[in-house]
Amino acid sequence: MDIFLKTIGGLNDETRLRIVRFIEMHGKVCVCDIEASFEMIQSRVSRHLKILKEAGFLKLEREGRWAYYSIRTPLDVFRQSVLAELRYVEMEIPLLKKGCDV
Amino acid sequence: MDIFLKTIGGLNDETRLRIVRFIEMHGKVCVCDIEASFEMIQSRVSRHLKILKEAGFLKLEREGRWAYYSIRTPLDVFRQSVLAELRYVEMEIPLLKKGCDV
DNA sequence: TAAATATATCAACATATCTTGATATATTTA
DNA sequence: TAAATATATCAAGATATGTTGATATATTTA
Repeated sequence: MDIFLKTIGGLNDETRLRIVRFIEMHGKVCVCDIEASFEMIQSRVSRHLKILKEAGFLKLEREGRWAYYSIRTPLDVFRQSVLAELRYVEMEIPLLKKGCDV
Repeated sequence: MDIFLKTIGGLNDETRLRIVRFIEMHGKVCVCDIEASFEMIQSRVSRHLKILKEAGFLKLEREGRWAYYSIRTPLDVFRQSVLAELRYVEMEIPLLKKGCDV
């Protein structure tokens, strides 16, 4: 029950749905690129990424000073069906904008 | 986006998940039976049923002074996959207890 | 038609979640 | 090693959601 509710809770926010779609479209992105692309402050982005990760949708890979998030693989059937449904949902996805210095 | 979020929001509550499963198991049930089975006050049950209905999971049929709720049919593929997933979620479902006088 | 029953809705309070700015931690570069 | 960069976390305030008791509405029964 708790895991299911955490999965659902992770989806229960417009910002997070847009971030998931953005990551699905662009593959592996670092926090500062999401920050720049969405024009959101860093703590807000970081928080949403954490929630999506704990909801089982994202995986995190650290490389140097960067943290890269991508869609978790393999993904179970249910979360896959959520992502599939999400592709039909109209939402505004920003263009990828590099936000890191180097 | 709004419809998807309403669907997800409808699922984002333990009580509602239990009610959905209860209705799925028992077919067509009236509000007072849910009230009695879950031992919850009437306004609470009524509110959750309304949310589940607006989230697209339940349909309502009025008969006399009773309001019967059941799983909406036909149900789209996504909501079906939610219900399918929900069947694997561990949760306590009460026995059906008649709560209406007649 | 009055009383009883079933359900819906409202207002107030409690609880949870989101946003923000500040601060902490870790890595890289000078 | 100090400064800069990238990210995470915390605390406080704002907003949303859940629970409850009271009230409203509709149907049935006496």
